[in-house]
Amino acid sequence: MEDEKQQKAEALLEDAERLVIDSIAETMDLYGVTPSIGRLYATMYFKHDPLTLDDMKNDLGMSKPSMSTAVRKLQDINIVKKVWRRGSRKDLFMAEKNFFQYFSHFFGDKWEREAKLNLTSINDAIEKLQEVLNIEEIDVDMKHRAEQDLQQLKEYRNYCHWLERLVDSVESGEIFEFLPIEDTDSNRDES
Amino acid sequence: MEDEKQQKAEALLEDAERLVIDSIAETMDLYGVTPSIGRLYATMYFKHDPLTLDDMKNDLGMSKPSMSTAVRKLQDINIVKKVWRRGSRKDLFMAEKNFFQYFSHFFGDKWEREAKLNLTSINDAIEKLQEVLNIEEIDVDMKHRAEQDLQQLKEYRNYCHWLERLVDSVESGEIFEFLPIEDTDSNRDES
DNA sequence: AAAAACGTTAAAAAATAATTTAACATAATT
DNA sequence: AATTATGTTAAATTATTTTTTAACGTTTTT
Repeated sequence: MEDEKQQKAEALLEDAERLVIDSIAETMDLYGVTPSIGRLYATMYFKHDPLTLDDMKNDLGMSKPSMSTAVRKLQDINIVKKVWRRGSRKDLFMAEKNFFQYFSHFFGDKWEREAKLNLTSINDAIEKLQEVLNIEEIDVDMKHRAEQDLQQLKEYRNYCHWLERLVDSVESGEIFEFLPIEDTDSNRDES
Repeated sequence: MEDEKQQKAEALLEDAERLVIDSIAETMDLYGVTPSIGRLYATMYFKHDPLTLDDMKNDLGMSKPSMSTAVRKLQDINIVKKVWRRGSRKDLFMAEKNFFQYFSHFFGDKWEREAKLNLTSINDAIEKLQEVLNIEEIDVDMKHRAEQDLQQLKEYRNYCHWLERLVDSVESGEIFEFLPIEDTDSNRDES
């Protein structure tokens, strides 16, 4: 009797975890991670103790080098941290479970890279176009093209600057004043 | 003499365009498109008249089926539109040059998919976990694990709801009240 | 009505990326 | 000091994705 309930509970719990693991793994591709790496993160998400490479190997049924590179990738995008526990000589890893932190790091890095890289080339290009327009007696079609390019690039530059300000507000947490984090569960005893 | 200036101007203009084309192509991978498709968009960005598939084929030196599928992908993520011009029986395409629109569509779709998919599984899982916790005389370790999972999932749900609100504010344009689009060029005659 | 133009789909080829096995380097244990 | 454990790198393999060539169905022109 007792045992029967235990088994039912365990089945339910594992169902619940598997459900979420599958959907995390499915959506993680949006974060530039391969399905396997996504699944590794999703699996780690439900571990309440740190994992070794061998644990991961067993959980996912993959080779240790794969786990080694996968976990490094996850560290790179700041959603897994190496932790230390006395007594274990193996490396231990723990999933970052705060998705807001994850979000900030991930898009912060992405957008910053995009803005920086493009601003450099945009500014160089704008300079060149202004040089073109300073040349006297230039062909009317070319002048027109240069003017159109210039106008477009200035708009693009505005976008890049906007992206930079977005990154700032995400990294400083300012954005959470505009869009506060609400606790959906808090009205649970009002029903 | 005249001609010399013309050639210099043309070289400068093409340098300017190439510079930006390369950096757009390089950063487009962040938007989930292949390098070739990124380069196609970047090339179209500097065209002030619509392009046919054959134009693209010539510009990029690729096959027509590649252009056909590439341009469809770009239409899918809303950064290229099919346009109509009387007289041409070929299909004509034009790049969307407003990056803000691009940004909104792209991340709107991404985040919405993520939130929707995960919320479904999170809610199902939460239900199952509550069922587990309702079982009497459950093993203490399992109870603990269920409680931890439940707590985590509720936080995750808050994140998904936050994402949904972010999508709303991006799609409604509300976010631009919080982070206004500034014209960097407007202070050009103050120097 | 036949031929040509156009875009797309299907199959094949080429190029990339992911994964594994094997080899290696370093640190810990015996 | 020798052996074992641990994680990483390198080479080889496998799988996936991208790209092309070939074939197809429509539409337009002749």
